[in-house]
Amino acid sequence: MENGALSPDRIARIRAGLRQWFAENARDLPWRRTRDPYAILVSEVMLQQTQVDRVLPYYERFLQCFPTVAALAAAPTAEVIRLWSGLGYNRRAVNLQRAAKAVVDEHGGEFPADPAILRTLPGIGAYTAGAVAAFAFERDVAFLDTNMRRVVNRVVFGADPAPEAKVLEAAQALVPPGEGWAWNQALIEFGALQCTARRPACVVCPLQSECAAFPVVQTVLAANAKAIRPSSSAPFEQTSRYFRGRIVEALRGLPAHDESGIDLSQLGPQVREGFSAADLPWLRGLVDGLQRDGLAVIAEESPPYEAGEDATLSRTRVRLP
DNA sequence: AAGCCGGGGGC
DNA sequence: GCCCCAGGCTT
Repeated sequence: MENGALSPDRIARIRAGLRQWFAENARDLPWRRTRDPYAILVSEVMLQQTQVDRVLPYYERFLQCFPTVAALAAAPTAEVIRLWSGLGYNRRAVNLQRAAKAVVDEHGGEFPADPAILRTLPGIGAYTAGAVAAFAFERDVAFLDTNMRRVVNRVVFGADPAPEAKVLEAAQALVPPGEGWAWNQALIEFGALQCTARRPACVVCPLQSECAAFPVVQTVLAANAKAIRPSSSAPFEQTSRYFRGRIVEALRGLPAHDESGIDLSQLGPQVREGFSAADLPWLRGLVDGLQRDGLAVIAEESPPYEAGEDATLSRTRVRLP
């Protein structure tokens, strides 16, 4: 079974098993009640590396504030970033608005249905392009997120990772013509609820007799759990990734509609315990990175007088875009 | 191919 | 404490 021989009969059995399972186990999620490509895109971007339960309140709030792609495109970027507070991966907020602007400016305000064109929008990769095509336009496309990749890999190829291209090829062969929406939803749901990474529920699995991984998956998972990991680097609380989040959160706290920003010397203590003037170059470096990502703006570069480097840095002002 | 990018929840 | 999670982008 290592090459995942997908005979027509086997495809039919896998389809039937998963269809039935989805009919009985599908959650009622808000983005499954719409075909609005804008709403679908919002949900998919929020769901990147983020669990369903945490996305739910953000999704509702975001669509309430920005109900249409035109509304999002026209909004102040600072407001978009503020609404994202707590979701993480803040660049997603910036890219989501950039994508909205591209739809308005380059596609006449209408979302393209072709995954290849969707793929050109900022923040939309292979997965999200396929997801919008399938979930908004009901196209029979195949695409892989971590859930779908795991499910197809296990069922068709077994417990060990197969090449991405092979898994995608198998996923494509499995999509039932005319059922692109339901099939892909089912694959994701199955991976999230049944065929999970740590504890797949093989004992009660409807695909047990079809699954290439079933005979060995428990053994492989146990071996992986014991495997020694590289581990132990700097504590997360002193990584730049952590401080970037702190900086953006501090900028969110500045009064809206005030573009004067905040001094680096005032920002520093809000971000790092024991912050001193010696840390100004370090802080400036992080802010530069955030500006490159569209998450911050340096509002005032040069002071009105000649001064030392520290004075220049301390008078540099920062705000949300 | 590898590193970077936030944050919360499960175990 | 460690791992996982509806990924995408840069180098």
